[in-house]
Amino acid sequence: MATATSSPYLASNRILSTGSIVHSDRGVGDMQPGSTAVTSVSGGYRGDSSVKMVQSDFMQGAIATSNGGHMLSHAHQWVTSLPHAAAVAAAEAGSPWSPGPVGMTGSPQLQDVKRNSGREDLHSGSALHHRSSHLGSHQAHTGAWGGTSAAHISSISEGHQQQQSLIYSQPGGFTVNGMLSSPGSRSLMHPGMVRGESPDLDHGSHHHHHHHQHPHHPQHHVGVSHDAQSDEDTPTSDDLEHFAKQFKQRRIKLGFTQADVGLALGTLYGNVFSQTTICRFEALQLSFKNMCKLKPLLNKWLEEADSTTGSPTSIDKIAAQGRKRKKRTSIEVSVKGALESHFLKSPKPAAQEITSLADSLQLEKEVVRVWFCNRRQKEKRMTPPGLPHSPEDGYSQVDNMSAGTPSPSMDCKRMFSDT
DNA sequence: ATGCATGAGGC
DNA sequence: CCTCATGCATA
Repeated sequence: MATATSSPYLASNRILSTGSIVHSDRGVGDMQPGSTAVTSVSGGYRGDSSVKMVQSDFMQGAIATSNGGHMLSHAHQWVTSLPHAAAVAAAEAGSPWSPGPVGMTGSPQLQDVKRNSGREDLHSGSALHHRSSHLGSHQAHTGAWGGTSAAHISSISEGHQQQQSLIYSQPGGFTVNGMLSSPGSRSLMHPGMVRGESPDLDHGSHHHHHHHQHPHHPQHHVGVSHDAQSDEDTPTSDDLEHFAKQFKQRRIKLGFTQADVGLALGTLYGNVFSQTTICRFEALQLSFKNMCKLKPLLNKWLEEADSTTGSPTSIDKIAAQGRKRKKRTSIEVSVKGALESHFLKSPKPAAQEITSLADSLQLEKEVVRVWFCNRRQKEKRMTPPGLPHSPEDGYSQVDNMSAGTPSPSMDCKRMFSDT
């Protein structure tokens, strides 16, 4: 009732795409003033078959194939996530980033991946999965950071995308900047303010050579001298971390926003990405596999970007097609706390458990279910929350494992230059 | 930068 | 129903 429990999400066309919509419909049901969650409806909700949204699925299929269903046991690969949660659930230590293989035979180097040009089929997309399936009784987690499993993810080729990208792909030479934002305003910021590195606080047992970019100023025009492995090998966690950092620096210096990059990627390779994804990449908040997949793309963009000494190209802002999405449900903090508690007890509650919980919290069951899904996903990200990415060079590593450290270390400066 | 959401693909 | 990749809408 309150949270539009059965609200049909009245459909209202959202012709104007980005943000311009002043949602008028929300009188669907009726929400209680003091409800636990407010879910306002802006657009309509899905309910008709008009929109199909075929996104970049060519890689999705491929990857999804290799990691089908997991079990609950493997859930946490990196204990660093939550102080409390780690204690409960995560037992198999394995730091996300430091290739300090405690229990895993760390040699995630090259395998046989490469690009198998001969894709068997287009629909199955199981071209790249032939991992030696170590199907132990349990705990054969597919993609652990720095593990051997996440070895092959490179065969994603570009240029093959379905209909959705038609609007983006423009024949002819597209340069990196498919945007109008003339990067003439570079170096507006301090070059040295980029966050340094010091991710090895995972366990402190041992960390090998961590590249320190301290002795000299890291960012003179490095050109394209990012990291060594072009895009064929499976990068290590360190590689990815380094690359992400490099990428962000360069991107900023070139005067591009995350959204710009996302669009440019679409123009370049047919894979459009949102600001969110770029952001998460830079922040290392994606799964290992996902990071590996995106790296080559971003790498290419980077190369293009800094080689292009300013070539304004026409931008084609295409209006995103209508997409009736349920409006974000805002969950109260207190309720979130309750959810958190339950999550610690049981990360994967049963259907009925969800139901009762939803009932007691006065939330839609679906909302609760999704919350748990997202919660689990977050637990699996690379960057453990609270990881003090010290803005410095990497000497002061505060201990984050101390009961819910807020970790305010995120330095989110001004990234939205144009939006 | 992130919280909630959608959907494809798998069990 | 889950996981996983991704993104709209938001704080």
